[in-house]
Amino acid sequence: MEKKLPTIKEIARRLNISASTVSRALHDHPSIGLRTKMAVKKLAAELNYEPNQTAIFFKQRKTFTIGLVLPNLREEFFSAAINGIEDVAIDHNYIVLIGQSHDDLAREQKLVESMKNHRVDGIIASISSSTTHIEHFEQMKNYDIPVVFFDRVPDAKDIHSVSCNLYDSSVEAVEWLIKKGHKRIGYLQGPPTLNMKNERLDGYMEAHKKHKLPVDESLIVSTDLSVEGTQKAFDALMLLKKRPTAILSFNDYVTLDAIHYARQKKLAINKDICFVSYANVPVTQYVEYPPLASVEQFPYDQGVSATELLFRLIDKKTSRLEAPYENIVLKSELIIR
Amino acid sequence: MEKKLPTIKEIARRLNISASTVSRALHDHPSIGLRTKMAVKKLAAELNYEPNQTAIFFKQRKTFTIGLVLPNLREEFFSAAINGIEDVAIDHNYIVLIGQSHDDLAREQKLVESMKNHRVDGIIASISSSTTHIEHFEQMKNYDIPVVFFDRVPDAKDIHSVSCNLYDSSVEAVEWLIKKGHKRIGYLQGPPTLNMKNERLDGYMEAHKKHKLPVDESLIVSTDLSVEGTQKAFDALMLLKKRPTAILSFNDYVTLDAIHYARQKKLAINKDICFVSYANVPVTQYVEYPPLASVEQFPYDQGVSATELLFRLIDKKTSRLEAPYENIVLKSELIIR
DNA sequence: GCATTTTCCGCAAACGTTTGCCTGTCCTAT
DNA sequence: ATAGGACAGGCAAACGTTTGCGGAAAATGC
Repeated sequence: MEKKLPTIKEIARRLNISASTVSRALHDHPSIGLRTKMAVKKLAAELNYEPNQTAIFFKQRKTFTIGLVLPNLREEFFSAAINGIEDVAIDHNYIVLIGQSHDDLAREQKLVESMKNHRVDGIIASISSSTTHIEHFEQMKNYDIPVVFFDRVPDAKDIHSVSCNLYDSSVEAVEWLIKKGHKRIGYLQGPPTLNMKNERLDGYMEAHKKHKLPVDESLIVSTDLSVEGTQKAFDALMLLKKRPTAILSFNDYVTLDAIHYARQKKLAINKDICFVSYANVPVTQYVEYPPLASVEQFPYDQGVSATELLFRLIDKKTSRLEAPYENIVLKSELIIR
Repeated sequence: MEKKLPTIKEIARRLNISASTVSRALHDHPSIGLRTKMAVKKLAAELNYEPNQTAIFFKQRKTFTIGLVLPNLREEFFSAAINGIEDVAIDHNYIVLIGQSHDDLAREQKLVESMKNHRVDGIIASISSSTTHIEHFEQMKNYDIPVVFFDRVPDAKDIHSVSCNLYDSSVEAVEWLIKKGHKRIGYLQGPPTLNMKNERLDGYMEAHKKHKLPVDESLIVSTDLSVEGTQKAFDALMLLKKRPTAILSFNDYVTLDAIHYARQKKLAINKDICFVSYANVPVTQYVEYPPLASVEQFPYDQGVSATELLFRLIDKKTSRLEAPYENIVLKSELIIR
């Protein structure tokens, strides 16, 4: 052990040339003669030379690292998104620093801080459900670190984002239920912080309006995404004098919890109560009673798109260009089982 | 934008003192007077000074980053392990670089290479199912980068590892099936590369031996973990003249695929055929027919343990001590539903 | 009041690489 | 013959921080 790794200086010393020549030779700089270029490369190969990236990072003020902040990795939605992000990152010779906020604002802040200290070249984030402000992200502007939000996008201007158009598919989902004869459709929504830009609810409303169905406010309940929160919200719906016959629910995980609970309560799924949901995660294939339909949000594509946007911003940054704020909206798609 | 971030030099210039004094003042070095120390800190706070980590990384030859290489993030087993790893890392002010091999050796190699270039201080890895050799990990010794394997541990000496004792729980699992009256128990194992140290099979054998049950080799089949692979393996079992009445299966994901397939084949789960499995992932709670029992492998604890071991190795490294190879084995536990 | 210790701080090198600028040599065209 | 250009490569600074060493001033001991 304790091997001194070979450096450019070492190569220069052995060849009796200067370090700058070695550096240029290794980079195929035109002003280095073929003879020396060959000699340098040969020796470099023999010594197993590899550039010290930390020195380069330091010198170039770049780390070839992007930070990814998201609520958790448990949900297949996010792990699918990571696949997209990672694939694009690898293409650009970047590597991904991942941090989970576990839906905790303080932890999210700490992660962003830590990533800033590590001088990531850019950040991709999906905010936590307890994120009430995004100062910690806005701070990054002072460090020239671009931030791209995806999926869970804060309701703010002057940000870059990639998200799905959930409005259209929400209209479609609710219309689909209405056409199947449902007249009372509950909406089990997420926590308020994630509803700032509430496309799901807007779509829900719109579908009702289109079909001249009155909207009963008591049919709209919230969960904090925890199992208990979902159960409480579900109870609230079931205690209504006029129960809903179908429920539009925040995402598949919430739906699975709700269905699980409903079955404990001896409700007949798809008879007493139907579910339509968001995310269309693969795990629903294994369950006995999956939601009847789910809105596919193409997490992989969102990840790819967000990362490509981020790289555009990073490039703009290095070329000192002002980048306009981009808010990319991808299509979503109602998948009927 | 385009703000020049404040540096130590800048502070020194403004205060008409030397950079070294500023550096020491910020680190509460004893040989700096209280007066100047205060002045430095005050100005540093005003300027919002933050040390340039890349410079420090470079100088200290440390990056406060650990690399994590694993097959995928989709399986909850791994995302749970990450939670443990991340928690310990954060405590040590470290951050985690994640890469998925997607069970592809070439990609795994590329990831390790990339992490080496990023000069991670250590690597935690769970090998891909196509990893037939571990040269790329052994290379890391040349760079003084310690490697800790967890869960999917290669069968090699001179490595550090954290894993679960699956032998005892495998014996227990099969005995449990035997006691329930099963006489023909299939074993649906993983791909050969993951079976090098085959505790599951050894336990399976031992239980048969203990109960004087003959082992029928045709009851032992393999899947490459893909859905199709699992179906083929399952078919092989079902085409036997004397079918098994129970199956011990590589992990819960394989089991879910198998059960799904068995139901398509109109088999009555828990009547025609029972399943016992490994991992005990939470998602099995949502399915109609989960495995009857599953071996909990405590991924979070494995993650914590692996990371703690890694930090011990990193510390040893900085203090130039030889570290003996540690192979930590945690308990597993058969969970009966 | 002199010698000695303590207190406080600066100098400069170092980490490995990149890059603007300069110098020298040789070739070629006038 | 000389100017001009092309080619090859060296010098030195720079990135921001840390740290061993040394030294001046102040405090202490007698």
